[in-house]
Amino acid sequence: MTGSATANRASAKREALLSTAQDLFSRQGYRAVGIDTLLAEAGVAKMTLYKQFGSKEELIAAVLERLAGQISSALTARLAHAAGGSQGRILAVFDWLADRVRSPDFHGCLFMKAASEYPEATDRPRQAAETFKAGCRALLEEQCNELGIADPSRLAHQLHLLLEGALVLSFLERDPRAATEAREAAAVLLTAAAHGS
Amino acid sequence: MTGSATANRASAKREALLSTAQDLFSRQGYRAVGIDTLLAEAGVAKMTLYKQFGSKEELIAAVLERLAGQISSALTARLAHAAGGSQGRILAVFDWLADRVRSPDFHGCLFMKAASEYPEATDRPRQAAETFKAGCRALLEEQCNELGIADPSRLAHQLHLLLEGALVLSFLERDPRAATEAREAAAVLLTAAAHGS
DNA sequence: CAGGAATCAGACAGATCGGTCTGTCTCTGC
DNA sequence: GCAGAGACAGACCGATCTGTCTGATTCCTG
Repeated sequence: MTGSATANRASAKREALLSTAQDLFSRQGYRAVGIDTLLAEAGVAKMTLYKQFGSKEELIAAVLERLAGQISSALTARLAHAAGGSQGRILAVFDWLADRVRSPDFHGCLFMKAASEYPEATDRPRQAAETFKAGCRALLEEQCNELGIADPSRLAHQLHLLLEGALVLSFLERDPRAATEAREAAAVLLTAAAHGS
Repeated sequence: MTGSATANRASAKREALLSTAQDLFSRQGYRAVGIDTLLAEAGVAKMTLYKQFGSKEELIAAVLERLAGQISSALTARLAHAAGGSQGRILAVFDWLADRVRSPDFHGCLFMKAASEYPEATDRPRQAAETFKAGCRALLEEQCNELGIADPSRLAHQLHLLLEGALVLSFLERDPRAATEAREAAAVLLTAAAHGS
């Protein structure tokens, strides 16, 4: 299938490491979780981690890149089935957001936390976070461009503000309603932009 | 003046600790900065810190409470001089935000970072963050209530989303324009709410 | 079954963590 | 000028951190 059996064994351990890391980092933070804790939870030897990733920061970056891929897939799948044209697809993004913050294993945006805990421009986790958020912005702009409005880029930026605000506030207040309020606000901005300004 | 001279000496050290801590935590994160680094930078002995605050987490909470007071003062001063009634006062909040994220020592919202790094409900830094954000929400709702619109609470929540989104994105993208975009979006939401919906 | 790659558990290193404690020095208030 | 309070530097504690290394074991392949 995807290579030899020994390679599968390797990637199974790799996967265990990534998903355990994602869970622990998500609930406790990056610096708060030590390597040993993570290894015990994943049932993986230390050398395996360092063979696969090289360092803790690289592991974090790998977690973020994997998560970015998952989110991207989930999002494009949603957009494919969304009704209502570009406008409907934009609202579908906020529907996805509402689901995400309601998930029991949502404990804030891992990308933002990574940028907070590894704030240097040269830190790999921060770079992964910037790349992902730029992708989000691009996706929103793509949809806004098809709206045929005056300033699609500005609208995309404003929608992005709502999206990030909802992520942050639903985490801090432990209340997923922030996401549905973001959707409502997005709808207001959409119609306002459509009617010209 | 404000007490005996010995008490002033004590509070001078306390202030040095608080402002140095705010600076270091802001730039590097809470867990990334060790006590020893902080003490060396502030020029304060270790025992002074532990006499004044008791623990690192309490110091963090004290930094946040002090910052909350500073922001609250700055904000109410702005609101007092804002023209344009409640609507003008709300936009003045976003003007303040635009100034804040342009400040050279803005490196993301310290409250959000605190909630990220100390996520347990019993952690004092997280509690301080929740208290502050609830105060922000209350301030916005106060202004929205005077607007005489149908659902002032909902508008306040949506404005809060924009505010937090701008804080987060201006940090992550190192681009303060997010705040001015938030102001524009806030204006759109305000007029939409005023015209009924 | 034999050969080899990968993982295992865990010791180990060196640094740093938060926090406690001691003893000296300086400054204040009477 | 003396008693006391507070800050000082720095030793010290046990725990924990990331990362390295070893030697035994497990599992796949041929």
